[in-house]
Amino acid sequence: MAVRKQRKKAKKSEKGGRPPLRDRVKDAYREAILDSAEVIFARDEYQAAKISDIAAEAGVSVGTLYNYFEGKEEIFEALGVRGRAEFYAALDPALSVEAPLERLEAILRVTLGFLEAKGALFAAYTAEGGSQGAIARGDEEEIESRERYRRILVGTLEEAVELGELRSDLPAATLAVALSGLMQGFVESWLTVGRTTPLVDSTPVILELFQSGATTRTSSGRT
Amino acid sequence: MAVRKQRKKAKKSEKGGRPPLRDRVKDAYREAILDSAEVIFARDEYQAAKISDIAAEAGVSVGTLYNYFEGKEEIFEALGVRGRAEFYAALDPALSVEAPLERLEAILRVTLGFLEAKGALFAAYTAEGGSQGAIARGDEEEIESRERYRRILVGTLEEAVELGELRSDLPAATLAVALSGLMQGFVESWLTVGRTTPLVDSTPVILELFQSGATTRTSSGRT
Amino acid sequence: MAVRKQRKKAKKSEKGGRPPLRDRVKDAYREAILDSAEVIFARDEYQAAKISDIAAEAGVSVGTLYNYFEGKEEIFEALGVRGRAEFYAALDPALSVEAPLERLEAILRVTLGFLEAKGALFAAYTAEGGSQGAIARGDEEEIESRERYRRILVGTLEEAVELGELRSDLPAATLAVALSGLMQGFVESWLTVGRTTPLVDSTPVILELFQSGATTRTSSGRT
Amino acid sequence: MAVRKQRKKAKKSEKGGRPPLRDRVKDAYREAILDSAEVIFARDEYQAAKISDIAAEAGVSVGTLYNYFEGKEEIFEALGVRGRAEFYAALDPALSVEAPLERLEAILRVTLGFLEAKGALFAAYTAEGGSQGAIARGDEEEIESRERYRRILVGTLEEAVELGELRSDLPAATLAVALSGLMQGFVESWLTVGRTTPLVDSTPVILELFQSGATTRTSSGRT
DNA sequence: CATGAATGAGCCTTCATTCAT
DNA sequence: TATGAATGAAGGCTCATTCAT
Repeated sequence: MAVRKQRKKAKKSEKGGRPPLRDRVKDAYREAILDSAEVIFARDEYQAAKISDIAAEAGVSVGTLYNYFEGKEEIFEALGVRGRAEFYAALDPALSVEAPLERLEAILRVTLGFLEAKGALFAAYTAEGGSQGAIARGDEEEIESRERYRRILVGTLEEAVELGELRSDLPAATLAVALSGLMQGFVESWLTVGRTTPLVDSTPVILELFQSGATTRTSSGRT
Repeated sequence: MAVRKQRKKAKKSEKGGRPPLRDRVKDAYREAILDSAEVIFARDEYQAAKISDIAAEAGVSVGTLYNYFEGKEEIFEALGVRGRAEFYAALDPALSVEAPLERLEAILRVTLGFLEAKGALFAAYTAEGGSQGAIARGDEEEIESRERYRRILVGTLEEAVELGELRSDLPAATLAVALSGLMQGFVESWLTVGRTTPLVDSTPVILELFQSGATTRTSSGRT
Repeated sequence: MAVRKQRKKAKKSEKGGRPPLRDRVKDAYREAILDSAEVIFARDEYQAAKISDIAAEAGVSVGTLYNYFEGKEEIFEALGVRGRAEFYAALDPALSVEAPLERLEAILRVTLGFLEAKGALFAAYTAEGGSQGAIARGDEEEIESRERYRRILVGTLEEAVELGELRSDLPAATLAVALSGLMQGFVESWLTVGRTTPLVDSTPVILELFQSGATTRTSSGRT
Repeated sequence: MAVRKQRKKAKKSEKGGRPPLRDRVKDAYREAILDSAEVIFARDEYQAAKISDIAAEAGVSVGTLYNYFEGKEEIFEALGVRGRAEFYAALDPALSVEAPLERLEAILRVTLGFLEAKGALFAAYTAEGGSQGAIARGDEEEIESRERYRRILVGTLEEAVELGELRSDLPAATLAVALSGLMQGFVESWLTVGRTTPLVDSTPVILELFQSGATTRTSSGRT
């Protein structure tokens, strides 16, 4: 987002100001097509998704679509690239939070917020590790991205463990699996019930369950 | 010829006993086809899966396949029906366990064991609530099945809550979401790392994390 | 041809007699499709030729066509393979003729006869060396075939030169170019005038002009 | 602005003199586009040749191309028109040669020289009578042109026959077919071997073979 | 019934042509 | 008038389904 705005500003500040127009139109087309692709791929699996549907959804002809992308595959990949870029851009501020547990919360908020905004497609795409569907055609970058996200979680959890804030009898990697699963559970539930309440609101519950578990506590729950 | 006569005799000799040979042969075909379909659908998405591949995998002709099923859709649905039947049959004993938490453990074991046996396809199919892929074409029954499973979890958790074994400040439904998510997390992790260790072995860790959470305990771990 | 008949006979003479039927049906389809392809490719250039037209001409569906050939390219190649096989089979007897000049005549008759039977397509394909169109996509084999034909001509001419029947002041290869060109000229003329008289009837004139040239002879025309 | 005014002035200043600048600019565009079309059509068959490639080769946009030609077909036709015009312009001096056989030689030289200069495209186009490819889409004018060329040959040969320089036992038309074929043979050979030696150098051999044939001569070869 | 070839609707992709800037 | 992006008709190919043997 920030980057984008900067670019636009930069262009406007230029003298002639001519190139931006065409470029912005081109960008607008690309974005519109990707937006439509997002809708269609969220609705139909890769194979079932029709190029003509994407074009129709974008309000352009198929020919135009092919002026911007090589083909179906490339559209799909571009979708992933854009999504990941957006996600990590959004995630960036959260990673600067000092305290591990607070950082964790920030990460969760961003992740759930992103999924909420992106809806079904990136639910599957970024947070979910679906063994099927979209991820099946996971390009290198997609796999890398998952691994990157996992490492972020693991790293943060390790810090918390070292601070004595999380148990050390289980590997941080295992804790990450658990946290990731909890998120998935709530995302899925949210999708199932029809996306009523904001997904981000699940953050405290997820963290509470992640930290304290489901068992009754005699004395204090947590800080 | 001889074989033929024997077969006929066999049928005649059994009055009301076992199902007629012909039926059993038919069933054998159906099962073989479904087995193959399972392999193929686990490998390719619905649209990408080819009827001819399923037939080839089963060692029958496509014509034969169409003698047993109406079409692709029906095969897919039958696969779901069979899978769910198997799952609930396997789950049945676990449901008889008296103590809620022990029952929960039994349910987890069966669920994870089933997923392990079924591999990728039903990982997606039964445990995962994927908003995408296979489940997207979820027929009524599939949705019902998920709801049924959810209710089993919720019911069991409610019993535990009533017994004071689980916290009562969160709805049992929420706890179910969490538990379900934890399972998903570990299933996914297991798929990602290449199905090395038995998935069922994750049961204790899942339960431990579900019950006690990730926070360090000063005194006793759990009761 | 001979080979083909033998095969059929062989099959019929077998006991069960089953395989031949299906095989012959398959062969019949293949041949029919190739026949149609010949018609279409003779009418339209490679790119302009439509698969659906070939299928329609053959009276089959496009799907069927694809059961017999991988695609357009393969059909085109198969057409060449078949044509060359037929041509060289037909040419074979001519090559056994002892006297070089008589052999030359035999070769011309076969060549022209073949072109006459095959019509336009193989006019372009086998005798003509068109720098364009069909030959442009000349596969290895096609080029080989042309070279083979050229060598046959050159070899025969060399023998005649050695026997003192043809002039030795020009390379046999040059004579072959001339003879080949003469044939082309008459083939083309024949095509232009609408294929009225049998093309084979040009053989004597071609040979006469090839041997004696266009200049008036005072005494005897030729030996 | 300045430029614009100058242009206008220029136009006004020339009354009936040279063609207006605008026209010459237009012509330059047309010629450039045709030059490019020649390159592209020589490389790809009609159907395979892409308008965008022609435009790119010419260094203009497709839109511009369409300002000068109605479409693909028209470009192709214009190419033929221009080629024929050039050819007959080049041929004109040769037709003035008095002695028929010398005129024949001049015609051959011009024809082969033209083909050499034009390369593959007009090899197919003008000299070849290909039943295929380019010529298949032969417009009226193309056919006319071929007929015209044929009549020139026939006429010249008839004169030579009447002078007793060529045999009279064969129709001049037949001799023309032979001569035309000989040329084709050598053109093709030239193309096949990779256009090494100048094609025009074949003129004497062609004529020698045309006139004297391939048979050994006891006494004198020719005058 | 089993077989497997025939069918043809449907989809991705290309490219000649148009048209707004 | 030059530009080049938008358009959409058309064609190669796939594959679920049917059906004659």
